Amino acid sequence: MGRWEPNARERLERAALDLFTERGYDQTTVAEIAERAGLTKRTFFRYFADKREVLFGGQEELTRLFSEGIAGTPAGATPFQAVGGALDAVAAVFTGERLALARQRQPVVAANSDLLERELLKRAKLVAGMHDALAARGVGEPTVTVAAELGCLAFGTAFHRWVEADNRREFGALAVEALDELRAATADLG
Amino acid sequence: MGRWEPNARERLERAALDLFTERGYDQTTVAEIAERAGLTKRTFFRYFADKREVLFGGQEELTRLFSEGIAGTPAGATPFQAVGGALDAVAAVFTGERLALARQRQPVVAANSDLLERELLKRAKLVAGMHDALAARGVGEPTVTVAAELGCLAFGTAFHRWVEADNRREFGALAVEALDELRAATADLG
DNA sequence: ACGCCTGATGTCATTCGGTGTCATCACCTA
DNA sequence: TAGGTGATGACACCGAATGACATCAGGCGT
Repeated sequence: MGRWEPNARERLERAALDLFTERGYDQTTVAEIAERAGLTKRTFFRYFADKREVLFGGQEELTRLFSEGIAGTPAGATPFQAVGGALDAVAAVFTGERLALARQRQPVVAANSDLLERELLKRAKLVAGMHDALAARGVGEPTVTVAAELGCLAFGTAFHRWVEADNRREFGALAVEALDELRAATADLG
Repeated sequence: MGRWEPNARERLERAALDLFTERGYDQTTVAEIAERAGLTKRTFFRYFADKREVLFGGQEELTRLFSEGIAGTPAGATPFQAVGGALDAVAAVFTGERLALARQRQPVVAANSDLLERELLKRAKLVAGMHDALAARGVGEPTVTVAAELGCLAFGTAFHRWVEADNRREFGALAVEALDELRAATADLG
């Protein structure tokens, strides 16, 4: 029996992502995910607060990396430089092996409105984390808010390009580039 | 019997908002909302796609106002000026009578994660609408994205201040002020 | 006045997400 | 070898959401 086989959480995540890819999110029940992982529905909900959450593991780590990345920047750095440093720190996580996972996950999330909502919530928490980390450096309103928002935007742009099918560039370079583009764009707003 | 009494939609919205205020969102069932409105659960779901949506009426109109507001700005206007014009157009909707509703609604949404998610989704659609309207004016990437995002941020800030308990200033003035603050902040990013 | 059509509503049954409760099992330790 | 502990299963239950079908009010033409 599946009982006591290790890595229940990862097995559930794997089963969920595969089933979502095969049949779609709505056409997959939690019971089916649990069954493929050799577990039961009840156990699924012991690991994940709800059905969507199974696709959002590691978000807390990402938020932490951003906050710590900002906090770890030299004291004299500008808000943009602090955000750039954070993007550098974050880039260490986006390795080649995560790329395959991200590429499988992205169309699933994009295809479902509920999952998009959850993604937006995670993104909002990320922005809040960056906001607080920047505020702790002494950056005042409303500059903190704009910096955090643009940092998140740069991250999103970089991630999108990183996941694109034929791209082979590293996440870090893409992130720096995206942030530079945004900085330049702020001059064109009038 | 409630059958054929008019304004079923508004009755449902009223009943829902009141019940959410009294007992909280989670502690209120759709059946209870429908009952207070003199209808049934099934009818509720004919008017609203899901339980959350009952709190988000008029969002399409808001998106439309933003898009048309941007499109209606003089051809030579900068992105910021176009967004400012849209905020002016939108301000016409935020009258005194809507203020009471907004003040009742805000704590309900803020108290529930599911409702926050939905709000973020609506906000994202708003940003997408502004993005497209700005792009139609010939504003290129990534400037459109930044302008739309900051426009939404200004709107959110203005709305927040407008709803604050002791505030008596008009929405339009608050919006212009918020947008100006954001423009100034872009100079401090480094 | 009568009957018909149409759209809005009610009724019923069902699926599935999510949760509380308790039993059960594997492993560890004394 | 007997508990003790933590993870899992089994079961019941609630509520959101949806499909299928019945029913009712009002408008319209005759």
